[in-house]
Amino acid sequence: MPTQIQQEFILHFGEMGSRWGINRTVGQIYALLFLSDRPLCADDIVEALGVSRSNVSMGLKELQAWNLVRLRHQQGDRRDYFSTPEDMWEIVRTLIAERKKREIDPTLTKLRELEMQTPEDTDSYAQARMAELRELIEAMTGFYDEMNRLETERLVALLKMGSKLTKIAGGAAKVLPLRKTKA
Amino acid sequence: MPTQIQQEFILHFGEMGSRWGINRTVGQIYALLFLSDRPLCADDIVEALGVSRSNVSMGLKELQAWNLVRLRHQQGDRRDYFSTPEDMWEIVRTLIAERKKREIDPTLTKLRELEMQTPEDTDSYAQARMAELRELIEAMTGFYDEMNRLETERLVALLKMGSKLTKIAGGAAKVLPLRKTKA
DNA sequence: CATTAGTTTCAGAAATTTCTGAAACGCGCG
DNA sequence: CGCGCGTTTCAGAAATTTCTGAAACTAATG
Repeated sequence: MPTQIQQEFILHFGEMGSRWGINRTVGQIYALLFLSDRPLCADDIVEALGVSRSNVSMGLKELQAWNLVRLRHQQGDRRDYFSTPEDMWEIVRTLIAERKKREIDPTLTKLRELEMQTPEDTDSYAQARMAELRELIEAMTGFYDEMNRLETERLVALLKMGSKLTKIAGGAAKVLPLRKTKA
Repeated sequence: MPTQIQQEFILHFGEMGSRWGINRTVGQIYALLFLSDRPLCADDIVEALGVSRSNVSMGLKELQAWNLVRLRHQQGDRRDYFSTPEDMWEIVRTLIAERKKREIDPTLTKLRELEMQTPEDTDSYAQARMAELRELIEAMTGFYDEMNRLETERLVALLKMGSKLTKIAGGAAKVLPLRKTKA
């Protein structure tokens, strides 16, 4: 049974759910698991949140599709227990990976597809715009792939360096502009 | 009147809209403006997309709230014309800024708020989890703020460096671990 | 100041998403 | 097998979001 503060956190996650592309119940389930120091089974969740059993089942299925929860089993109990990873950075990685998969990759695929269909000599503004968008997405996802390969320690180190990185980038700037600038 | 390819792009943006947290019409309007080499007025959009005038009006309002379109005026015409920025990186910056504002900032605020309310001596797992989440969000938004200050040239330079940055981070790693590791 | 060209608001219709209870399903065990 | 315990599916109910046409509003113009 969550405390007052915990309840508020859970309700907040529920409300934010829609902005994050998940529904209220899924948000609440995630928050509950996130705060819990032990894995919970579906009935624990039903009790804590006061929603229907089937709703919890669907919510858990969705969280599994997002790779956001781990399925655990307890000795001599055949119920499924769920928990979130201890390591917060792992959660962030998963979140980014999944959102990229759902929100970026389909568009990149579509842009490439459309480019294939396009007659060689087409040369409209729209065509150029789409090509530029594709290039930008490729540049960003390429960068993402490389960062994703790094261990967490190095990633956090980079993060902490912050704008000190500017100095390093300083020399390179203007040498490889991605595209023409205004003037 | 958009070509076949352009239509497909527009429809794709419409479909993706829900995943991106905007609705179909807003997605389509944005795609249309993005591809157009000149600013369009509401009626141009109504004609191109075949949706109601009021729907377009609401969609444009929403895009303005997202700072994703610019309002233009033509000489001797009192209609409002809309366009998207030429510079794709500006678009990306806006997108990131707005999503942060809608999806991250409210949670950070809430976490701080809850922390204020928490009795000094509370020491549950949930409490620690929330504090850790707050710290992580602070670290990431801090990094974001610094990156956001850089001009596009330097940002792109960093992007292109990709995993070469690892070497730089190499020395720092393990010196400032954000948190204890597993073992 | 009435007209006209344009935009915005709004109440309800339409569509979509979420949630529920009931039924179906799966599986280990005696 | 058939019972008990647990999970999943599903059709429809409930809630929410999106879309529309009509009315209200705004401001330049003759």
